[in-house]
Amino acid sequence: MAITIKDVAKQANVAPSTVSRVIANSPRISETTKKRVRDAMDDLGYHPNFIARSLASQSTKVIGLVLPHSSGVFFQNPFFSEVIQGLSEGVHENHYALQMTSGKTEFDSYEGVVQMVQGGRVDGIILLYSMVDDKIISYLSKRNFPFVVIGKPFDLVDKITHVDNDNYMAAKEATDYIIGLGHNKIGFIGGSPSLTVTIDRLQGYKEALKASNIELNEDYIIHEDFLREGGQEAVKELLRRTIPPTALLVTDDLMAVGVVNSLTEMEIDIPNKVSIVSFNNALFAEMSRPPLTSIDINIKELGYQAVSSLIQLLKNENEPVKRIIIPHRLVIRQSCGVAP
Amino acid sequence: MAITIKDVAKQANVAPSTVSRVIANSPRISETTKKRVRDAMDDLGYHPNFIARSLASQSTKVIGLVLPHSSGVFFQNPFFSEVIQGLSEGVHENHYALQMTSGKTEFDSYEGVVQMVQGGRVDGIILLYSMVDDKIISYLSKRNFPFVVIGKPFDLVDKITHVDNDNYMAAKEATDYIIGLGHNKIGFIGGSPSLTVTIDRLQGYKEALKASNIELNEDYIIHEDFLREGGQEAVKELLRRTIPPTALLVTDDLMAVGVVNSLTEMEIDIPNKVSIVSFNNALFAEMSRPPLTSIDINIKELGYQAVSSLIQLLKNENEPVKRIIIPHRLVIRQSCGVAP
DNA sequence: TTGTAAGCGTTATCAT
DNA sequence: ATGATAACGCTTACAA
Repeated sequence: MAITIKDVAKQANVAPSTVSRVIANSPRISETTKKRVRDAMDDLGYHPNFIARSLASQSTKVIGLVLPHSSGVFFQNPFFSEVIQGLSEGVHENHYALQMTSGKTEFDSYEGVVQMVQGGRVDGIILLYSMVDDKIISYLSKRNFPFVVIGKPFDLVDKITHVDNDNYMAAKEATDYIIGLGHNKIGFIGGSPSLTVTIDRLQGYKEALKASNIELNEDYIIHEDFLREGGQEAVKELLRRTIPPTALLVTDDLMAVGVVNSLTEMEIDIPNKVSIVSFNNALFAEMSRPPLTSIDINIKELGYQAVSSLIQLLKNENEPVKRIIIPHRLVIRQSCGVAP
Repeated sequence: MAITIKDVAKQANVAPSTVSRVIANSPRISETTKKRVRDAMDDLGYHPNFIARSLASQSTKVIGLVLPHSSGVFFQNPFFSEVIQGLSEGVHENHYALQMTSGKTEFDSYEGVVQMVQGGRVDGIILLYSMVDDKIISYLSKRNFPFVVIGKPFDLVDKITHVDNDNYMAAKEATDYIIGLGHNKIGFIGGSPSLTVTIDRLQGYKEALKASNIELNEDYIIHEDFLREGGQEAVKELLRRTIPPTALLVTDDLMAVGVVNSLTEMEIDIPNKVSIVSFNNALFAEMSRPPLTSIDINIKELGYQAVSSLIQLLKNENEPVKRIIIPHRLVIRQSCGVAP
């Protein structure tokens, strides 16, 4: 059995509670005893038991992470690594630990969250996605359990702290950029329509068209998985239209890579025949031939800020609900040209 | 306060210990009381408190993950997502949770591990890397704490359960393949020489040369970070040699992408002027222009098997030390040609 | 400033 | 087959 607080107490000739106070660096302990206790701790190689501490203090210093339930897809997207990087950094700075839960089905994920929450495993939760009608969000809200979502919650937007980009504006700007090049037959290739990020970007796209008096063509809108295969499927579909689009707004780099693959295979020139703007500005965008014009959404920062705001929430009982918007920027490369 | 075992006990008219036994599905409880207790649990919406359970049973059902301390670099490599995917799957199947620890410096990581271990946060640990002279490995070995490493430990190979590829053979096969195309000026671009994976692959490379009576040229061997930038640096260096190599063995796809970038920039034709074989077979390899011949090492399986063997270790006090080798395979694409 | 003792919610060892 | 009760290692009133 490991060294406990009692062993230290005995060695330092004090009560266990005194040792506990020294650990917490309570000001009500004299410097001399503090020193004696600390020496004893070093001497014995004492390390506090987190589990016992958690049980007594009802706080674990662990943050739970909820991945989308189709995590297979999610893992393949560079988005994953990047958020984790930001999360990991934030968590480390604040001396918290990170615990993951995945799950194949929605129910699976839900169960995982319930275990984390009711099992007392975590102090707070970060959702790495946000979709309409989400059971997990309802559950957490109902229980009043501290959580923040990365992205925009579909319901209760003003009741849930979240970290997001202004996806509406980002998509509008991207579309405007394409329109500025003279295009008016612009396709939209997005992820699942139940993800709020898709909804917002679609809206921005529509708004841009409207503002430029370009008629919306529902046939130009396609939804697929955030995967390369999704992009491939989508282009094939779009090229079947009587008048195919001359430009594409693709809401994810990995999809865009699929789009580029398909077009290249069919020997359709990018950007001379088809222009592409994509989102996320992953390394893929830069590596693609031609390199993709893409909207950088600062994914790492999304993660970092999510941790920061969750920890604020944890510290401050009645921290106000916050909505944090991470800035985006259009990175122009070589996938867009003037309309043919 | 949440529903506890006592509340359930009261509601079902039994002792708390009985409820505990029902949770553990002890055979020594009659079916009738089991049913009564379970009904009470459902009724009250009871969920066991993991923390309390952990404290009492001295087992957390959590596995700790140790990332290399230069995690910034690590996160950018698709290797990360892929192992995590395998780990996550394994962990989920076995009803364990995954907890991450990063750390900027080696000392940082070490501290994180000590906290996990002595803090009783985790039942076992998986190391996502392996390098020479590793403090963490020494620490875990000394304490006899259950852990497995992904990759090959440098010391105590036959005392530490690990999941690895046969990197020696893989590199040898890759080099043989290049030699078979008539090359005899073959460069080696590897990661940090303190990583065992680099050491093994270098050895395989050397062995292949030797077997074909090709003289080893130390000037053809470069070590850089597992990053695109690393690859870029390395090629530039190699092209400064009086007789530059006509083929390159690059031990990571992301580096290889950097290599391709640099060569393309200098208008050096791949594969006609320089051939490339890389490792890991990430999506990058396929996406690269030209697509890269790469060795698939089945990263996801590395993760999955690591979890499985760790859990075996946890279940069985004296489970024998294991060495699990995940098969690799050469995926031939278009980055290699006959020697000029 | 420090000690005593009662929890925190389980599991596990004795009894019965 | 079930119930009391003592751990598990810590925090935190309440006393002194």
